[in-house]
Amino acid sequence: MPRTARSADTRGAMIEATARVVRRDGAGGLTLDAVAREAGVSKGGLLYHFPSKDALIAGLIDHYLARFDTSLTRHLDPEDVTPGRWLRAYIEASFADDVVDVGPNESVGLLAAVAANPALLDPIRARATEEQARLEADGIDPTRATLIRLAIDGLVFADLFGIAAPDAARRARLREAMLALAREPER
Amino acid sequence: MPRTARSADTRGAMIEATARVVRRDGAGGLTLDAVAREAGVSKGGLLYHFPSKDALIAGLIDHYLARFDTSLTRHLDPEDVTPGRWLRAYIEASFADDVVDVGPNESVGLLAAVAANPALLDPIRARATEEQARLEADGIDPTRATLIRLAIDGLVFADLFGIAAPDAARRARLREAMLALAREPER
DNA sequence: GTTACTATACCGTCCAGACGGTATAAGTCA
DNA sequence: TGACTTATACCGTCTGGACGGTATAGTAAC
Repeated sequence: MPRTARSADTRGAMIEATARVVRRDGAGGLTLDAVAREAGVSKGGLLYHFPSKDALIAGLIDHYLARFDTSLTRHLDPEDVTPGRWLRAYIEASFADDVVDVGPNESVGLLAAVAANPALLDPIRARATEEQARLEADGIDPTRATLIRLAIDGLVFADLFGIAAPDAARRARLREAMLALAREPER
Repeated sequence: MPRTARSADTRGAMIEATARVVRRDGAGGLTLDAVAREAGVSKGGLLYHFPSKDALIAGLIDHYLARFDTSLTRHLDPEDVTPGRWLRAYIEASFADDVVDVGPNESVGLLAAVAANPALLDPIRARATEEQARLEADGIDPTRATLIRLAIDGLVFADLFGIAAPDAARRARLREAMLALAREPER
């Protein structure tokens, strides 16, 4: 019965609805009513699962952070022990169709957080600092590694705001160029 | 007299106050009252110059877009006719202390726009598309040029949100690396 | 007298969160 | 097996406050 209580993943649906709302209406358009409507639940029901708007955004961020994490692990080649292996996994994970692309990713959470409560960015900050440290210990020139990471961030940024976002063809070539830079020996 | 009417640049002060508010309180903290307080004017005075919140944000975006434009022109070496000259100017302009740095730049306008009204992003979108076109006609590999642009965007992004923002030393090395990539011959 | 404001008051709307209620499922005891 | 209780998963409404925008009366320089 569709209307019965059994909903193992109502929370997930609410988070996805949140991401859709932010993408469609902008960060300012993120209201509890809008999310409830989008998710097809009542406001009360939404607040049952997420006791506050902040909690909802935090859940959104957690969700996509965890998602990227699994993607990263999946792309980390355990056989590969050459310098830059971690950076290459990072690139591959970012270009996997569920991260750097039209699909939602943690950047919508970032957006929502900035509009609602900048303190919600902390988990993202912590994660990025970790990633940066790993990047710098990856055996290749840290400056070049950082440059690649920043380019990926820039791509996410471009997608998110629709600001000169590269098309699929250039995107593919960007990926190649990044991987090449992540393989090239020290100069 | 400080309190007298003659303020050729009250508008400018209001725009700067707006940027400060966004940086301090996040995009959601941008209210007309907050800007008026920050600028040391009354709400009426603020609305005298900017008839609506949207107008204020549009003004903010215009301001920093124009600023970047002059910076770009200043860094364009008229003697230089080698491939990548425009890209190098772009890099230099971005790293000039008034753009990619702790100081406010057009990205705060971007932030404010996303929270208030995504349509306000249009001028930025148009500008970015122009820049991208010029980049691709700059004589060097378009993919590499795009990669550099994205890395710069990523740096702005990192600064804006305080997400693994590189320190001054790495920033300097990043600039060097970008310039090197913008000089290097086609492979 | 026009420009550039200050100061204050006000209106309508939107929104977060609280609250009270409801329906179903799962024990728990007899 | 049925009667009672509790937990879960919601629904729908209400309220208080914030915010955008309007209005108005006054001030001060040029």
